[in-house]
Amino acid sequence: MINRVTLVGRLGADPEIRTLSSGAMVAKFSMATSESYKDRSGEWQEETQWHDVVVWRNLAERAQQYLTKGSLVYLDGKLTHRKWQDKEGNPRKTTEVVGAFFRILDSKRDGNDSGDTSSSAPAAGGGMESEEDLPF
Amino acid sequence: MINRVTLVGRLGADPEIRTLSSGAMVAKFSMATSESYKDRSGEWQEETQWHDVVVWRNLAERAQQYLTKGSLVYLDGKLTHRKWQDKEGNPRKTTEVVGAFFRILDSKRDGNDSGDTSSSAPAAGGGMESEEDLPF
Amino acid sequence: MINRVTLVGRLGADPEIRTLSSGAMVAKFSMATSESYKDRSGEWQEETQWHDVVVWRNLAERAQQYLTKGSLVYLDGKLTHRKWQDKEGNPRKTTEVVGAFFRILDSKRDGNDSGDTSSSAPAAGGGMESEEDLPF
Amino acid sequence: MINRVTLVGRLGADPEIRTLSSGAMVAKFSMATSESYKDRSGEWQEETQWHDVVVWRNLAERAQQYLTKGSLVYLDGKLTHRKWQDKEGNPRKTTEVVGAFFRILDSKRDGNDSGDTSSSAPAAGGGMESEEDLPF
DNA sequence: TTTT
DNA sequence: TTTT
Repeated sequence: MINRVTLVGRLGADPEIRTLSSGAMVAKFSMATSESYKDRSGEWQEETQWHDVVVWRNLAERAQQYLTKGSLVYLDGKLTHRKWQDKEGNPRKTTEVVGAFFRILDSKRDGNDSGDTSSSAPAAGGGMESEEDLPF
Repeated sequence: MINRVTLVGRLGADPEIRTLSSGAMVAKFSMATSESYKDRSGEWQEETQWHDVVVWRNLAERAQQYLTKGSLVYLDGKLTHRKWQDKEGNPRKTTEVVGAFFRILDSKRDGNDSGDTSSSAPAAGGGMESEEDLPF
Repeated sequence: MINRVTLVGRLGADPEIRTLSSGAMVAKFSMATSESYKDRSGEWQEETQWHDVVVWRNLAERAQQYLTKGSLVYLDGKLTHRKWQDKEGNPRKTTEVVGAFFRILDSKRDGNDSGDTSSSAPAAGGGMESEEDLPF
Repeated sequence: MINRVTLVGRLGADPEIRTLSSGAMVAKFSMATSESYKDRSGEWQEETQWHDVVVWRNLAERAQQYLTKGSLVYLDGKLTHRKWQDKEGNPRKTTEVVGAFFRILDSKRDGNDSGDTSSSAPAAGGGMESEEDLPF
């Protein structure tokens, strides 16, 4: 069976990092993918989907180091669904993309950095491309 | 931005078909993807994810014709999220894979058909492969 | 940078296996992907592409064990190009898909086996799904 | 059968454009994908693959308008192989990725444009995202 | 060279 | 809720 999600989009906020009692690091963030299309009346519409993403261990460390609000990221992983109960005992369902690989395509330019930081992204993102991390 | 989901899995039930007042046909079904792995104690575990899938128009017609409970299907599409309210007014979120393409890899063998029905699947699935339907 | 190839197709022949002096095992095989389309005159045409595939180490072992001529396989990997010289010293170029993951979708039914052998494929292919082999 | 290639990489040169006698436009360009890995001695190595890409019709027009040497592009398509004969009558084989969709991730910054042009890329690339062009 |  |  195959379960693969590929996203290219931007982070809506900095990743939230947690370290579990086991020592494993987790990073969560949400990524927007936008799509433009012409509606029936010929107007351009934009539709944005926000995806919840989770990454573990060394990917989490790299998310912490390199990803910030606005980063443009290529990510692939798998689509997972979890059921849980809220405080009122209502059943809830959460869908997350569990990332297996990501790569920064540009980093968000902040106010202090007027230049094009995308040139530094490959170096940063390059840190991801050790043999262990790559699916191939 | 890129938003692509690729699944190979089995249908949990026959597709549910609806025709909207606009005449557009919709088919919904859920697909299971299973993954096996060894847990810490060395035992094999299987983890199944159930994905809600929606397909429109000619894909819906083909889903109606060719897909049944148990069909093994290759599907790709995009990941979408919708918010809505239940009867109590509680906010709910639904995640669906909107299919852009699918192909039957084998059809479920039913009781009357002791033989290998996968031979008929390519012919059936073959109906999908006109130039219009294929992304390429 | 991303370089990913996804194929679902059939093997044209049994894999060829080699063990290098280093002890690393390599398997090579070619996979056909066929596409049907209507040409301008409305006739159905079929176009087949033959892809050279190479897999290494445990994937090669599994290719040897489970893949045979006619097997229907899901495979993903990366697209690679090599230059070399033939005996006459002419420059040659070879393109291969280096597989990172594969999964048998059905095995070829041979003459002795009139039944549906696809039922055995998942068990066989299931051997692939240890945590180490899966990209996720 | 599935035959899909996904690349994120940079153009090695401006696209070459041709218009066939039929009026159909074709654009050809080559895209580099690089991968870094540590070799046995612990040194970082970089390996670059150059892929020949062909796009047709409106994709070719957009390639002409928006792609230049150095552009970072997401592209997907299918892997094709053609046989032909060179002038000496020797058999030759050419492998090309026939693009079905592409999207500019940043455009090459030229000398006159000291700023970050990636901000304009979405607008440019946005032209691609009409419903007709997108596989979904 | 596969398969339907 | 599938399948092996």
